[in-house]
Amino acid sequence: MESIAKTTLQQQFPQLEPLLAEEIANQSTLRQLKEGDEALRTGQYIRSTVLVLSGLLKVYREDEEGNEFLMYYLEPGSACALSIMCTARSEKSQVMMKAVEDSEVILIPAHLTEAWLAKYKSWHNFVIASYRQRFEELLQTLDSVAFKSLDQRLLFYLKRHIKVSGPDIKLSHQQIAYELNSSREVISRLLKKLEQRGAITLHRNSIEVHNLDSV
Amino acid sequence: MESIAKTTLQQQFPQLEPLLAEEIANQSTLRQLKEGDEALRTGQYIRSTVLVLSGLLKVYREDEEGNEFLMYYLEPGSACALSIMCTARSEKSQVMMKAVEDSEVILIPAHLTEAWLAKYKSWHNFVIASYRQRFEELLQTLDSVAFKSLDQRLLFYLKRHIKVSGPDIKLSHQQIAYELNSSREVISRLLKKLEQRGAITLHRNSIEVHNLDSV
DNA sequence: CAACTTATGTGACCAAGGTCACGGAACCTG
DNA sequence: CAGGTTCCGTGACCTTGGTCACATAAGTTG
Repeated sequence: MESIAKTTLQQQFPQLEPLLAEEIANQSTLRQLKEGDEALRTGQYIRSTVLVLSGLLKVYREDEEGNEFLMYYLEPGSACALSIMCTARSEKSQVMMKAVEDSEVILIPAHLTEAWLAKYKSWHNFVIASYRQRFEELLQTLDSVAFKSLDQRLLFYLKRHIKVSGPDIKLSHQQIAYELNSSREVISRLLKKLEQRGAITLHRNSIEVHNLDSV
Repeated sequence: MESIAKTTLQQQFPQLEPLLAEEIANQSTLRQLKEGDEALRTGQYIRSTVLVLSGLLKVYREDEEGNEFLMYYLEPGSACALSIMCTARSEKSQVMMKAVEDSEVILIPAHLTEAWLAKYKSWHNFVIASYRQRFEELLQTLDSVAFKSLDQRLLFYLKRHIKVSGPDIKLSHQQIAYELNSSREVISRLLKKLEQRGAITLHRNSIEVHNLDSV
């Protein structure tokens, strides 16, 4: 791995001890993903743990008919908890993972992550922390699907989105509809309502968010 | 802990190495739960990891208005993954846990579970396996809420229920409605349809399941 | 700028499921 | 076994959100 990546690694994952960072830099591979590239498909075997260096990935669920919904985003400095869990037993993936922006990820071979759990305290803590965080996000997603109406879920979605990529949301209504497992027309209607209340401004292929807390 | 529990422990958790079983037997406390007892409340601090020796517990999510829905069941031989995750950082619980039947659980103090991860390979594997299993079950629950109509969710629910407690389901329609976050009337209607198709027979406070795969 | 392509707006309509109101069945208890 | 309590069945009605059919707007490209 080039030294540039190693620097980024230390910036993005400061909680990992230096010796470990060294090992990661030496023994992992770097992968560049273009926007829209799939990092992981449902049913695919997982052979490596994924750490995100830059860009933005989304992790989502897909059913037999191709319906999907967003589980959570992976930002730089985070790891795919599922990939860690699954590498431990080289299981198949239960989810899809796709680059939302051009991204750089580190792929760590399965056998290393396993050994590191015992060897590096900081790795162990990192893994536990990742699990916890993903579990919590998944619970939140579950809450919103189970308890909330679509307009509230849309708000939740927009808020989550601006947290990872700012108040200028570059998405079509159709894309949002997919991620919420809804339909384009309904999302359009709800967004229109939000615009009328002054919370957002709609443009073609983008949404300018002003204030979502007022609604 | 009495020797009877230790025997049960070894029966229910054969994958744990003998030395570990010994430690658990010596350093944990046994707790008896009556049907309906809460083992864990949302917002409560988690100080111990929960292992189930006998009986049946349910883990569910509850929102501000008291709506709830079932996440999964914990059977003998399983552990509450959340309690493990959370003890690691003495965090608050995100979920509710309640005894469905009279149950016996082992409470392991937080500091021990942490230390054991490094000390006992079998404990570490057990914890990882628990995470994985719960994550998968949570994903299934999420799938059913996000993609399925209520009649399919009801089928999913009934199947899951008979898997843990047999084909004689001792629940009122109201209780089922709560766990699916629906309403009593709707559940009644759907159950009636299932009865008309011969899949089940309805009684007061119980449902006799014949065959759910034919529908 | 004309012809396309893609994104958005909107009304009409429909189905699932939640709510209300009430009646009746099953069980319990004095 | 009379009266209460809990549970279940059912019709009427309403809301949410999905679907269909088009209209329009905003970019894009020759």
